Amino acid sequence: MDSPTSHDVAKQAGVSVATVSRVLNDAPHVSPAVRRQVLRAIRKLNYQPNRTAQRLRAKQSKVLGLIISDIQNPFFTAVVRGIEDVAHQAGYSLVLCNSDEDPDKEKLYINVMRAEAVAGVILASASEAKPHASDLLAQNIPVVAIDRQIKSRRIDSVLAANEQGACDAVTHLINLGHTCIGYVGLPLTRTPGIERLKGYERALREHKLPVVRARIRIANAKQLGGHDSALDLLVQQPCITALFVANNLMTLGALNAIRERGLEIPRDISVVGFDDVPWATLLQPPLTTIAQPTYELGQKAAARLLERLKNPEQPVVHTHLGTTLIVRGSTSAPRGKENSA
Amino acid sequence: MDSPTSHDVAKQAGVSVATVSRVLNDAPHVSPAVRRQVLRAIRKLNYQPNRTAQRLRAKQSKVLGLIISDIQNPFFTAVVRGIEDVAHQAGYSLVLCNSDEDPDKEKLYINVMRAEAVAGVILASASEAKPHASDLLAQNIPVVAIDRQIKSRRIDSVLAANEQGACDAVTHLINLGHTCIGYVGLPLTRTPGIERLKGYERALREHKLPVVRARIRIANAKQLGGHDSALDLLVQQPCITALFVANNLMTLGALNAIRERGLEIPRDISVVGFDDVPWATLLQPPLTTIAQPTYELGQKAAARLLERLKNPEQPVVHTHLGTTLIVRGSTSAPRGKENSA
DNA sequence: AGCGCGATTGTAAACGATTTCAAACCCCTT
DNA sequence: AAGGGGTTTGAAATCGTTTACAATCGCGCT
Repeated sequence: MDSPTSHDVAKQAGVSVATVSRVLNDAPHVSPAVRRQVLRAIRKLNYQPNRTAQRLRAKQSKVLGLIISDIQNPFFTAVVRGIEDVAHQAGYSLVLCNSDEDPDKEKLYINVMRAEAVAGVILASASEAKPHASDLLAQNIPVVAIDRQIKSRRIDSVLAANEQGACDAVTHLINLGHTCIGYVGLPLTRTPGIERLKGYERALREHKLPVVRARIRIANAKQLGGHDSALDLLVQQPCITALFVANNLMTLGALNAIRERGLEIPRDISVVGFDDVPWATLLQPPLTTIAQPTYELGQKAAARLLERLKNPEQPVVHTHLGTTLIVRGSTSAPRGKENSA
Repeated sequence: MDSPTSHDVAKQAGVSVATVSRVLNDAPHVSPAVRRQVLRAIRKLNYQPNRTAQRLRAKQSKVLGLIISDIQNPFFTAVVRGIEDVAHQAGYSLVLCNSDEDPDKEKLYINVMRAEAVAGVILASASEAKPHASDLLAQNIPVVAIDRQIKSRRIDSVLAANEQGACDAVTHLINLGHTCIGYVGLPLTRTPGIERLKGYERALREHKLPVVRARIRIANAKQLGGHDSALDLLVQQPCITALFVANNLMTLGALNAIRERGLEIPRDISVVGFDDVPWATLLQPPLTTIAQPTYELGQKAAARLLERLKNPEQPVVHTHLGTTLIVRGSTSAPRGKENSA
């Protein structure tokens, strides 16, 4: 039992397919009587226009592509939800891909987008440097970068204020009296890694504290990377009284590492994470973090893409959304300085 | 700059479009010389076959639809990842929709799937009762139910062993010596809600304990629902020494409620959750839960759908994946019975 | 040499919608 | 009554593939 086509509807209503199409698209020049007739036939057959055919003919689809690194990361989860809500509002569907930060996989998926002839793509690129995305631009498929910048003059972006957020986190620690602050960070191949490190360094410099390379660890953005880096820092740099961890999954690992070392938070060590999570309040002590407006990030990115689809020639827009320092229980003055803050 | 078409390739290679198509589809009867020629042209033009046209012609697409309630639920997050990995392995893309447990939204999205002419749909239905999914079956679009059964003789399903899991959880509590066990559960409109309650009741009956309706609360599957239900139970039913919470988000809320009441886990009250989460070990005490094989659930569902696409006539298959009781620190013998277990 | 038969290639018709163009029609004016 | 303007309708082309069918080619066999 195949789907009915516009021909079936036309036959049923005793008109031509052209008329059916006109009714469907609210085109003028259809008499009320015929319109009613056609609508009746549509309802009777439970007819749905075939989007594939529409797409082929119209050369534009109501589908957006979405390439992120991993849907299992709660950050992207919220972003995706924001995108989806805006997209569906506007009648667009979403094709989802996980690149796992692998540039080859990303390239593959970009080609999928091309083949699917999506209207536009929202991309959290695995790498700033190699913009496979330009393949898309070359076919007039607009791209919006999310979470990570892409080196291209023609790509809108929607990012969190990473540097400022990181700076806020570290400033908070400095204000509490910490002077030896460790940093567990992301690879420097993508915007968040680059800018959060900058923020860490800026906060130190603004308070005349030295930036000590040995107190900085870079690892992949997973729980294990956070764990190993934190453990290593705690062992190698015993002066450290506070830790800034640049990513939510890494924070999980870092907290485990701290527990393994038998240290107590915040008495022995203060911890600030980046990106809030629903369970931050359940930890003992609850976690101090820099919250990103994740859902809004997604909304804004989708809105930006839809804007650009409507008006392709407008100038490129870069949006930065502010972060919020949420002080909970995992930060306090370092031991012996309880009154200095 | 439009995408090159098979005509462009044909012209470039000095052959007909039919030959290009044959090369593309590894069809027989193409001389090696011509094949090389065509491949060269394809590479030169960076040609990608237009899937829209392929789809229209072939009347089958390499796209799967996925309708879940909410991607922000960590359970679905893992499920989606499992689906996506299997789907992309087989060359399929994924169209994602969030129904928010709203049957109307679900119906809308099912129509989107129909219009998109997806090859098949994986559906976590908002309701067992109203199978909008039959609209899809009527058009020969196969459906696989995930997490929740659908009342239809023709729909494969992939579910967790909800009843057994719940029974294991409650049995664990009973074995520790608890006799007054509260249940914070999901609505009875969907499989997990129905079966987990069954499991709770079965465990009690198997141990000759009464099933007391007043110790059971049903609420929506969000954090707030869990919080309010748990709080209510703690106040109304002071005999309760253990709580079984049927969903991960509700568990979050329940833990908060317990903290608000100033109770200590597990001394004053034991807690078992359903569905493991990465941060379960970070809680103080770490959370005892029933772990579902979420990622495998997704994998199996996708595999099932691909199987059915390959062979539409095979009999319907219902897959149940086992759960695992993970005992951590949030459960112990009730006060005053420390040695009875 | 002529015939026949694969193997190879091309031509043209689908797929289901939109859209251009022209035909048909209505009603009004002169 | 004929012509003209505007509205309504339909026929046919189009989008980029796949595929049934026809045409061509080359080669071996008699």
